Amino acid sequence: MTLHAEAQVLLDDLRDQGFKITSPRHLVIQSIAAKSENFTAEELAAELTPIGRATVYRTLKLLLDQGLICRVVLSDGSVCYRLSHRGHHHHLVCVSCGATEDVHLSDVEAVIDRVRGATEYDIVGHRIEVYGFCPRCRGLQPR
Amino acid sequence: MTLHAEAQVLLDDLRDQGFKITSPRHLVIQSIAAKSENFTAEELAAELTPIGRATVYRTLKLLLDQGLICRVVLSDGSVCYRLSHRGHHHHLVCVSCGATEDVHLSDVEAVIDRVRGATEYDIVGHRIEVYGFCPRCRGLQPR
DNA sequence: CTTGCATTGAGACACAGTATCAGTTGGCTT
DNA sequence: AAGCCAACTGATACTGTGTCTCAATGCAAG
Repeated sequence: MTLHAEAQVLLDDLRDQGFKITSPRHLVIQSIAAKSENFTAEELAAELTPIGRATVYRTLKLLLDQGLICRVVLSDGSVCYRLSHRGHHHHLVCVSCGATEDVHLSDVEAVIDRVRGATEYDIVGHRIEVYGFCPRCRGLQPR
Repeated sequence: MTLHAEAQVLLDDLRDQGFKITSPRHLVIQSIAAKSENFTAEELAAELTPIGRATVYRTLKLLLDQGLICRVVLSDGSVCYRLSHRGHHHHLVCVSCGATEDVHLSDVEAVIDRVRGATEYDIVGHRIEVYGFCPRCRGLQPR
C-alpha cells in the first residue's frame, strides 16, 4: 500500500478539476492522506523537506478551495488542517491539546435560517468551532 | 465630551480588576470607545502613534481577556476588533466589506447542549461567525 | 515622598502565509 | 516520439499579526 486510498480520491478530484498532478502535489497529498490527526502547514512542509514551502502552502490552499481538507481554528487562534471527511460539519476542539473531532450540528441550519429571515444580510455561510476539554485532558483541567 | 462614556466603563472595569490606569491605556481605551465600527490592531496603533505598538497590542489583549472588546474573524481569515456590547453574542460579517453586526443566536445554546450530551468532551465555549453580503454590498454581488 | 512592581517602548523575533520570477514539467497536440 | 506552453515549482523576499526582551519609567499604596 504505497498509496493511501484517500490519496487517490484527492488526486482524482484535483485531476477532474483540471489541475496537473505533479510529483510535488502527489507527495503532499500522499502525506496528508496518511494523517489521521490535525497537522500544521509548517509541520507538513518540514516533513516534505525537498519540496518548497510555497508549494506546500499552495497545495494546501488548493485542497482547501476544493473542500478536500479543512482548516481548524484552535482556541488560542492558531490554525491547523485536517482531512475533510466530506459533507458539511463542524469541529469540536480540545482547548488543551488541540485534538479535534468532527461534529454534526444538525439543528444549526435552522438557527441560521432564522437569522436569514431576520436580517438584511444575504447569508452565504458560517463558521462554528466548539471548544472543550477532550477526555484525555479533562483530568488535568485546572480546578 | 473629552471622555466617551463607554471609555469610562472600560477604565472602571480595568481598575476594578487591579490594573493600573496608565496614560497609554487611557488613550487606547478612549480611541476604541469612540469607534462604532470594526478596527484592526495596526490601524489603532497607527492612529495612536506616539504609543508603542507593543503597548497597543497588550492593551487589546487585556480588554479581550476581560471581554470588553471582541475579536471578529472575517471570511478571509483576517481579524479585527470591536467594542463588545456585553453579553454573549455572535457576529454577522459581510464577506465583501467586512462590516459586522451583532446577532443573538438564541437557540444555539440548545444545539450546543445537545452536543454536550453526546460527547465525551467537557465543553467550555464556542465560536460562531455567520457570513453574508451586507445590504450595501448585496448589489455588487457577482451573479 | 518613597519605593516596588506593573507597565512601557524600541526593536528583534516568531509564525503563517503571499508575491515574484526565472526555470521546469505535465500532458495535450501533432 | 517530439514539441509546446500554460501550469507549476522553488528560492527568496516580503507582509501582516502578534509576542518577547529588557532597560527605563511611572502608578499608586503606604
